[in-house]
Amino acid sequence: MASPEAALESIKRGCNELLVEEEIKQKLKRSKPLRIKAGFDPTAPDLHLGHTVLLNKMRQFQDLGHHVMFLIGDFTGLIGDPTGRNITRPPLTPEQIAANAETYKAQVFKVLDPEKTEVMFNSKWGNELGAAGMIKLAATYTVARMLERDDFAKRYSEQKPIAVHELLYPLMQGYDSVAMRADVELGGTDQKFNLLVGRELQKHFGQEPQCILTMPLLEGLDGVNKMSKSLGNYIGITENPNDMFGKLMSISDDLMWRYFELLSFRPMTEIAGWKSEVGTGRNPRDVKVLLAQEIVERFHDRLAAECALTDFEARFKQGAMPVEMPEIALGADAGGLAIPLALKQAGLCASTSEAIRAIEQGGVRVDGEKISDKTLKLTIGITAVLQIGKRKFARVSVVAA
RNA sequence: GGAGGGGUUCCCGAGCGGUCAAAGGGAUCAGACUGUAAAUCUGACGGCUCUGCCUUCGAAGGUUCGAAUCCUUCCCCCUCCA
Repeated sequence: MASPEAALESIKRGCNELLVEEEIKQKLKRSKPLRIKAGFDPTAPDLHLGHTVLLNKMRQFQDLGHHVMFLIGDFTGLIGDPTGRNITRPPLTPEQIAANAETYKAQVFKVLDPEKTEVMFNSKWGNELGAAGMIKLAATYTVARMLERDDFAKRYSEQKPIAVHELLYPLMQGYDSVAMRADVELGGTDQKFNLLVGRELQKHFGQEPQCILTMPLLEGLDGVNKMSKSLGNYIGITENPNDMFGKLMSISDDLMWRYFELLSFRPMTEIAGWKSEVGTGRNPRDVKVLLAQEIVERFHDRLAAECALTDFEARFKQGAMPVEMPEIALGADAGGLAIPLALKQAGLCASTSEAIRAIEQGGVRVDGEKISDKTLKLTIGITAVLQIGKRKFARVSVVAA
């Protein structure tokens, strides 16, 4: 096990806040594995790199020899985290929760070590608690303290409704920490209040309070907004190697350092070294390649990472066509199929107007040959590779309608 | 209950009777260049059977040769006072 000082240093990497630092030092000094808690919603997981920031931190604890508990909040899921202001969430069936848990495992163990991860469900102790237990639990906290929470305070002052059960959410999450005897709880910055409630409850139940560690939200590909599926600026961890690689290469040189800090497992000293090299003239592209390869390798494998690089260089340095592309058959009548329509039907653009514009701007190629005639037609029986720009390809064959 | 302000194309936001498919910015796409799908620059940016036609400016009606712009009703947001 690493020295407490070294461990603390690596734990703090990328983190937003670590409370209370003095306490975690004490915990680390005992050289006994700490119980690390992180909770997740039981909603259908489709994880992207933003989610992995927290997973990476959990992995780091595992590598330091600590005990990581992956908590699936199937009980708290009944309440619905009020952090998102959707008050009513559709309750999930036990089957759905079980299915989601499996999906979670499949994705999460690309980062976490399955051997060192304990998967838990908070319905276990949640159901045992019962109404009487819940009342006792509720008695440990006051309304005033609950209303300290930012979004509760806001909603209260704005006269927006807060259902009573929502006040129970932080309590239940805190009670999880008690049931799990957590030493440290990890969460996003938006979880801070809930994490702190865990401390209070543990004290109340005579336990040593957990330390809390919050991780920032990862910026998406645009470098401004947080990575999220709805904003479309994300990299899903199940994406194919080429897309993943390409998307990582598309981030700005500035953003790259942020990604290194939060997503890479390489030591910060090494990354700092590269940063200074880039400052004195090293091509940032080459460093970005290292990042992209590391990530692709993590979610696929070494070979995929190599292929992605080769493919990327072939396409963007030499303008070659990708090896794989969608194959589509399109119907046409005797007169053939007009190119703009073919581009649209092949899914390369949203409308024929868009296709015509692309042709006028010299962005369309057929079998690698740039075309400028928008009235060109593909005759029946032909098979050709259509291309818009450098990134959108399709192999289409034209058949009689 | 009272007094105001506003809803414009993916987003923000100008327009306030014709020259408006609607300024500007963002996002996006294409081109050039390059170190990559970075950065920068240029162009495009409602749809279509594309030198023309069709549909958009909260909704529905109306005035007018002509409306995003004027009128009526309705829906929805926001601010201030009580």
